[in-house]
Amino acid sequence: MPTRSAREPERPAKSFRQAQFERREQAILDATNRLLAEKGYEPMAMDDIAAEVGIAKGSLYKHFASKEALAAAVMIRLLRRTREALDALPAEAPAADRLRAMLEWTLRERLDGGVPHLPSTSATLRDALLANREYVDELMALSEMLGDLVRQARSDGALSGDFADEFVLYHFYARACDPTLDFLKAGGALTDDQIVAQMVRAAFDGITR
Amino acid sequence: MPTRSAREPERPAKSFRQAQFERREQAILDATNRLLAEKGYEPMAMDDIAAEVGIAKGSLYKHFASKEALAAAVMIRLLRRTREALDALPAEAPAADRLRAMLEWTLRERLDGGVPHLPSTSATLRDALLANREYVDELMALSEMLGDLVRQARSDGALSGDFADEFVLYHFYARACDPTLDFLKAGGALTDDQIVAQMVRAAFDGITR
DNA sequence: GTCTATAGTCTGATAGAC
DNA sequence: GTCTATCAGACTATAGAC
Repeated sequence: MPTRSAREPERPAKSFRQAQFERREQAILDATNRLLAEKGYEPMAMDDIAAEVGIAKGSLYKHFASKEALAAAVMIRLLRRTREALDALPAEAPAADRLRAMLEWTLRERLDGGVPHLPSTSATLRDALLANREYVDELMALSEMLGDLVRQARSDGALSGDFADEFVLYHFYARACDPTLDFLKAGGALTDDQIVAQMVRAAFDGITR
Repeated sequence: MPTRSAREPERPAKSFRQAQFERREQAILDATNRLLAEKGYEPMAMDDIAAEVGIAKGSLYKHFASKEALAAAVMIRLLRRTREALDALPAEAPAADRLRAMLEWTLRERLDGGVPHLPSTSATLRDALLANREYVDELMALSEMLGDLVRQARSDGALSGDFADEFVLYHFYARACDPTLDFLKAGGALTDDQIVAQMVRAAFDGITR
């Protein structure tokens, strides 16, 4: 019997079945993410997901208890990635610049096709998400971080005085999900870089001279 | 036989039945408008509308061939009212001011609860609307008028130079439907006037100092 | 395969316009 | 009094979660 290499853990290796199971779960999440971005929540049928992954519909329910739970898992993964992107920004940069950078990051993610049409597409999904502890925790953590940036930007004197902090935060979220991006992309008259630049500028500096 | 007064038309007066029919049609449109604004397209069942109006479901189909046709009629009425509001603005005002005024008008309409969650809520509805000649004509007429205002604002030198006209128009539509309004309204921290003022200002002048 | 939801249809009964 | 529009609601068909 050959000795295990140092790379292999002492505890019994995950069984092949187990590894397959986890790979399939990632594949399901990826497919769902793609379909959510493409069609939105309600139009996306569980059959679509099964077909995309290439597994039986019933198998989906071995991984996720319901369509809502599956969508929630996708959204939680997205919030985590967003939070990581925010953490990766240089801490010494002015708060306003970091907010700009986050908006730009999000818009580029969307242009690359990776971001599901926001919960706003479906009241059912929104309610399910707000009932999901893990999702709400992630969302609150992200909102805390963004809220800190807003307050910091204000004390830096970077914001116009009469906007409520609450307003600035909602404004940021709404610009991150702005449908203008999809229309411009579909219109095809502007490059991705132009779309991102104009949207970021409009969000922070307005469109008037 | 008494002579008809001058106020009465020669042709036979509309029968009572006919008048009832038309009143009911308005009631159906009003109820649908309200329900669309409250729940969105798919969650709104025809039974809901019938119940809201207080008529039998079958009677709905005496007025509108389908759920899609009914929703389209509501949206067309909304576009007409919007165009009338635009026509009512003083023609001598600068184009940029008229755009601001239109955005303010729309946001106030939404705060008053009268505007259906945009077509974006449902791909089905969006497709049905785009296949509806009357709707598309109204939408194009409105877009023409707004596009004219944008071009005029640009030649007035009111817009920042590097925004595409196309971008400015989409930006305007997106701000008119901005979910920020609903969040702020639900939050309750700001008055309606504050919400409108901050949103209009953010849309045109940005949030940075 | 089962079950639920809902668009859309149909029918017999009935109120009320004519 | 006659007749027609409307009513209540059963029913069909379909889609989609599970």
